[in-house]
Amino acid sequence: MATQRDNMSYKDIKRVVLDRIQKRIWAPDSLLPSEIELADEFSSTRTTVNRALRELAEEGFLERKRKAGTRVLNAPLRKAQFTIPQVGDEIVEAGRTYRYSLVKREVIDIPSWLSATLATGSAQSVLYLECMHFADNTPFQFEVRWIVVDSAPSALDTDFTQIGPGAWLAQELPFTDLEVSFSASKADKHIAEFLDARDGDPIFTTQRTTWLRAQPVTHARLYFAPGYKMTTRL
Amino acid sequence: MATQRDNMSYKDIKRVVLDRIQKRIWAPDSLLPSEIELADEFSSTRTTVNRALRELAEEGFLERKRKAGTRVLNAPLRKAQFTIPQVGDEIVEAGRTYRYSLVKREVIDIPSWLSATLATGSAQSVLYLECMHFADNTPFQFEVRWIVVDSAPSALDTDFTQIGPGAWLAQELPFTDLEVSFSASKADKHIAEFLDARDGDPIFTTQRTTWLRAQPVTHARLYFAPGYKMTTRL
DNA sequence: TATATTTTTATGTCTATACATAAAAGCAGG
DNA sequence: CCTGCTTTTATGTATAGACATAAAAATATA
Repeated sequence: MATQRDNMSYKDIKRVVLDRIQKRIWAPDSLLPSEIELADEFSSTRTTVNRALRELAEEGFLERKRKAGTRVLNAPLRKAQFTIPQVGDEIVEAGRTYRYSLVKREVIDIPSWLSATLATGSAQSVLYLECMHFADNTPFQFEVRWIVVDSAPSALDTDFTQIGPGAWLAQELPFTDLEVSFSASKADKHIAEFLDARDGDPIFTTQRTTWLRAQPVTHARLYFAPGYKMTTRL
Repeated sequence: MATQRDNMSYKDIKRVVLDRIQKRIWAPDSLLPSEIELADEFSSTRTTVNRALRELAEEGFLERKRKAGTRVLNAPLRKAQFTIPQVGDEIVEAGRTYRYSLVKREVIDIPSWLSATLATGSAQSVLYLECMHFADNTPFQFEVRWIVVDSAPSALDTDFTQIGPGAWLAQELPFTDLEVSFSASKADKHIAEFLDARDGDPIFTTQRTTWLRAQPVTHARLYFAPGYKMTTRL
């Protein structure tokens, strides 16, 4: 039944504890028994109970403090954890056909607003790209991207007609920091045309910036076709 | 220096491993040494190395499979983890003043579209609420909420003039499942008026549905004032 | 040769024990 | 009563060793 002998695994303990929290047997703000007491109750060891409680705390159900003990969080700050997907993967996983197309590619001086966003010191040049991502041959996402040339010189040798900049960067360049933001924007004529939308349509927009140890690498704006919805369940 | 004797802690090991991944000493798709070999290198134990690698896998950097070993993920599917905040908390944490106001409160029969969304069997009545959330006395969010009366009978005894339904529910009712989705919608006249926006403005919108063990509890639509941006860094 | 079976192996987990450490609680001395 | 020191205690982490298990690799069988 259970794993080792016949005792409860840390997963079993997580289940039981979570159940008690959800049934309010252990009410919000109340203190749980100590690990030793719980280990005793479940005829397990402190190590195993520790793992169960530690993970439940990471998941946002409990708060733990040395000496103070383990407390049930009143407002479960449940952490919506969702993976930032690569466009292509997202489309393929939905069982649709992915197609990519490069719209524009040019090397330009870094715009001042971008320089400010990225906190690049001196003036640099960037590779500017516009691309389209299709799902079943209908417009899915319009991507506008800036790649800092100094951080990714090999980008200049890539024409990006076959591979999208997102996928290329993931393969070629490591990054250490990432900032993602989501917002709603209004389709201007340019974007509307690509996304087969009407001028003024509300567009779900993602912005991503990545750095490699304080050195800015790339900034992207992803405009999704009208009707797009980002969903997580937990 | 380190915690116990002078060996590396699991955190130290995580740091070193992550560094090697980011510096591509261990390239994407390559296989890491086994836990035993690493434990040897770091003069630690397999248990400690295991924890380090396990956590890095959870964070999306590694993929682990029994017998097959531990592999560096090519496209770091880095998991954007952000807490689903309570509106009030979000505003207060930004150092602004929070104000709440009830707009409408009525008990109605469950609309058929909602019945479908929630997968409620029989016809039920719901408590329908419209509320406003202000930050520094400027409109921040317009909330439209349906609470399934059978799941939360005590909601009928609450007038929601002092406390917002989100906060009230978090205190009163546990839930087991949550679905959140984000999208861009267009402000209609009603919404635009409350948010001090223009008709047709793009509105960042969140939808939340919660269940308690297959029993639907509530559904909410949160319309944010123009310019709102949801950001995470990782 | 193709397929079933066995072996091997890396990760997954549990146990028992020890030491580390933050912070609450108790206790002193003023 | 307050302030600073000491004790206690619950969690945090490391260790050594064992068994569990999925799946790759090797081997046997049809």
